[in-house]
Amino acid sequence: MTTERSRILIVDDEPQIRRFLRISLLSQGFDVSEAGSGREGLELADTQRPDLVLLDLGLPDMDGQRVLDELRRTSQVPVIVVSVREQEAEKVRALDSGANDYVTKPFGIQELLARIRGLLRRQNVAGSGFSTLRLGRAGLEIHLAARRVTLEGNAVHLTPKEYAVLDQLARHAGRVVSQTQLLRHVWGPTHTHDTHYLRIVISKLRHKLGDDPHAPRLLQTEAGIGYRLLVEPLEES
Amino acid sequence: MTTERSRILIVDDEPQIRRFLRISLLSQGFDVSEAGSGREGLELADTQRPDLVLLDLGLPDMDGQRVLDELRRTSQVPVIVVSVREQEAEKVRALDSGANDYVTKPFGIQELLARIRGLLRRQNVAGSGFSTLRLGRAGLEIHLAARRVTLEGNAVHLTPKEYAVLDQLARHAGRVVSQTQLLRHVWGPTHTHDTHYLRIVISKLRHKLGDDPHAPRLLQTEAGIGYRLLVEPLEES
DNA sequence: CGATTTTTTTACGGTTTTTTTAGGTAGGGC
DNA sequence: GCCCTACCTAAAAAAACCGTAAAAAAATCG
Repeated sequence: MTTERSRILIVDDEPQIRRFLRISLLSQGFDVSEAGSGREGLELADTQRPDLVLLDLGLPDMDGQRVLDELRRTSQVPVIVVSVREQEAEKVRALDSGANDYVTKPFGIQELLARIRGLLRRQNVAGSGFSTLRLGRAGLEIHLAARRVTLEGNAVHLTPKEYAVLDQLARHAGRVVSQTQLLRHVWGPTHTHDTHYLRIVISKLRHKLGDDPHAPRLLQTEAGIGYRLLVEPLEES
Repeated sequence: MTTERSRILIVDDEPQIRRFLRISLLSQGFDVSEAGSGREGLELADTQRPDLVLLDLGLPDMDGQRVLDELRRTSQVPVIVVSVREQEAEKVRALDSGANDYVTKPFGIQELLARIRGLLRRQNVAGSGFSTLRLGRAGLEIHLAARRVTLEGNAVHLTPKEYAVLDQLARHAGRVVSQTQLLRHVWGPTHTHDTHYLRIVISKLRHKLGDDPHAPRLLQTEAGIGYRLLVEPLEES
């Protein structure tokens, strides 16, 4: 899986805002380009092909709306309009002109970052799917939406029962999930006492995921209680 | 492609809000479904397959966030969260859980409608409009809009059922599509248990697309679950 | 209507998954 | 140590599931 950094183009005439955005974006691991005018913005959008554009509407040389229109003539790059103008008509106009989102200043940077992540994620939906749980150690990835598990990049084939157990553990990553809960969720309410089913599936999972019950990196037994999916740096993407 | 009306599912427990949204949406030519609880919302999302969901976070039976999580397990329908909660953390959480947008009440209806239009527009563009899905290996191309499939440049003739199955798989490329989902989408809700229909169509598809069930490059079986259209080379360890 | 295509039914061999069966380890309490 | 409980895993047996062919029925089309 290529881990290229996404490039984000900021088009805004106020240096302070650009600086604030630049610092925030860089700290999140994005590459950043900046333009202080509409013309420059269009130029950079064309030459650099950024993965996303943050566009201010109040530009010195040309109206931001026109920049958006020009941009959309040739590009489908996701655009978030960032503007002080909060009249509804402005928003509707921008959104109908192809802006993917419209955020009014002042805005919460966390929210803006989340919106950026969302757009980029959906942009790459080319198969990997989202809602991926990465367990830093042992290169395990659980792609919940795709129902896919990879270990060091290689697909791991799991049977329905195996996946269902892992899925349930993953959705409570880091916490103990009781045997009863797992059994009820996977085998149904009539089998909440058939703990040996669970043992066998856990054993198979460990084998397929390269885990060892005596030195668990992934699946930890809590004797008499249940199991826990170990997670050190928990990450959602 | 039939220019069907888009169906929008409203999940909100307040009848007045539902009424307001319903009237606004109907006046714009959308079809509308309504659910007053999370459970009902998930049910309708599953059976009706709406084109977009408006989801309130404050539901009586289950947290809206959980509804979103559940929904995203099986569907990538666009979701706009509509909530009174305006804390940034709430927004970030919902957006990172796969919500496409987050609008706080009270909202301008024109803005909401513009955001809906935008999402639906991009959905059509991303999914079918500019249309062509290329499966690198094996020179398969699926022109969704044109309802055409080519293999190594040569047109492949598919029957309506065959195409409908492939189309559904292509729209979820890389993800497992459950047998139930395929059957409901292609044969209708009364045949969700006739899995042998599916097996036969899959078999024919494989034959026409030159795929081998024992070493799949395109159509992968997930026994007991469904099928997946592979988008990247398959490696199993 | 008659020819052709498509869908559904029927049948069966082969594979995968789940369950059963069984043998073994580890640790606490006495 | 011995008994007990809880856990791990291998392997056989049983059940569920899958792929394909071919024939019958239904739908489509000129």
